[in-house]
Amino acid sequence: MSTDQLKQQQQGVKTLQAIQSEVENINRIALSVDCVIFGFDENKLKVLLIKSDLKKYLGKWSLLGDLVFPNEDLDAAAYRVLKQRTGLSDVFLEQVHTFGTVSRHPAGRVVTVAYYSLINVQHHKLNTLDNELHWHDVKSINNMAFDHQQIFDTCLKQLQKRVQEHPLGFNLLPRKFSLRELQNLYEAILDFKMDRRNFRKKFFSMDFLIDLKEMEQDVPHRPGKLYRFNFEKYEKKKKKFIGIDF
Amino acid sequence: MSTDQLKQQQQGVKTLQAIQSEVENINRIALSVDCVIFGFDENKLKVLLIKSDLKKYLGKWSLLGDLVFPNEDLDAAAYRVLKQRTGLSDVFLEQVHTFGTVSRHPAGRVVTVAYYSLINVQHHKLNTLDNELHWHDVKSINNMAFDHQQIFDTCLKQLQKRVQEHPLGFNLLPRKFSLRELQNLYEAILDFKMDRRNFRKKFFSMDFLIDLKEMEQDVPHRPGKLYRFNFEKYEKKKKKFIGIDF
DNA sequence: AATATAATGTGTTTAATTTACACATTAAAT
DNA sequence: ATTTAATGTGTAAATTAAACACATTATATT
Repeated sequence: MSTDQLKQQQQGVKTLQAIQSEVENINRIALSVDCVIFGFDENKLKVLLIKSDLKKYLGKWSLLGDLVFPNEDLDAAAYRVLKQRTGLSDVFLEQVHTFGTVSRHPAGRVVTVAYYSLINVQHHKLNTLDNELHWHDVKSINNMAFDHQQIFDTCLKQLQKRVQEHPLGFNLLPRKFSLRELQNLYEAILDFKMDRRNFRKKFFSMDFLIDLKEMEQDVPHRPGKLYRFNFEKYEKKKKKFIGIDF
Repeated sequence: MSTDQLKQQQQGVKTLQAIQSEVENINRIALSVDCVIFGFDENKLKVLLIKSDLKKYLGKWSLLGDLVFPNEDLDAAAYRVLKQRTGLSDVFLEQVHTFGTVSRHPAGRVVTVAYYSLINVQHHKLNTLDNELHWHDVKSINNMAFDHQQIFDTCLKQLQKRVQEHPLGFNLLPRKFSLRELQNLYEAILDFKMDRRNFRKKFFSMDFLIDLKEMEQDVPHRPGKLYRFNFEKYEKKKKKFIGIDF
């Protein structure tokens, strides 16, 4: 062993060969993704959960996830889970946090990367055969399987924070929506009531709403105007801010 | 195969046995942590890097990281790297993002979880034998090994964002500091100049500074007052906000 | 057909926060 | 004794956020 190698070993520096050996044989760990899939329906924020089929967690609900394949990009695994469970592509998906305590999973050491996703519930139909999948009010869920309650709480907080920084909420709405629906959405996500006039002022001043010159149909009161979100304009604006974590 | 099992297979639902098998034998992946270790010295924000010893990246700098052991909590692995490289315990450490493209590492498939850490450079002495370790000005680094430039950029942005939400900067300063040093720190992190009077006003109004009734020594101008950060008060305040992502 | 109902649509005033800005003071260096 | 280079301090202006009320419209009711 050369002086250099000795020094490297003392310092914990590793050669490529040593690393390859460790990567291939020694230190591999099962890695999964878990998706907190949010939807908005009946003026409530919902999350898509599946009934756990593990004895230990019988009857409890868990997030939708799966192991990451050895040849699959991490984000791709999350999109795969989403696609498999909702049939949807091109949805909003953001990584939140990686949970990696040794004891978090009953089937052995599994590190999981948590994502949250925002989908338009109108665009998707749950497989009606798949009665293990259910939309839950976020306000009523507790006591989930594994450490999924913690993961869910973390993702909900992330959503609440992000939605106050960027107009993500539109991903949860149908293409056409009224300002009341938009406000209901924000109140459901953030769990507090807002001033109607200030809310409208704020969104109009952001200038991302396109007036569709249409009115709501079949509402039991004076119908409101319908708008759509100007995704194109928002994407342009985002590009200008690249580098400032926009 | 029962109807139930058939249905589960169709739906991608797995039994505990199937999961255990996958966890143990099939889908394991090498997992590493990488630490962006920030320091503050000579009024500049610094990052601790090591010279890459891989041929492919010869002469390039890389972050400090290591593979996660199969029996080691994820956060523990990051603390281990920190301790090994700086000798420090009880330092600020936050997980930022997990990088998981298949091709990111030359030694095979390695998913890495990125952390950033804030340390007081006065509290640590680099092993002088370890001439592969160096503090770099964050402004001058580019072209790092692997995808470490991207990881670094992501962590720096996270720091810049966090430091505007919470008083993390104190972790980078000596126990006693002047307001000018504090402002220099924030200007170094955020990379813009601030108004001196407004800066002082802001920090005094946060009420986390303890006046030590001492003055700077050995400065070539009128010495400023010395303060220390009231970590205890901050921790108390944080507790009140648990649940609001404080 | 007239009336009641329940929501939409719209501006202004006040309060709070952020920004801009100048001069006397102090200790060290000359 | 003078110069220098920083510290320490307050107020006014501008911007942003919060509070708040009434006329209008379509539906539902009588």
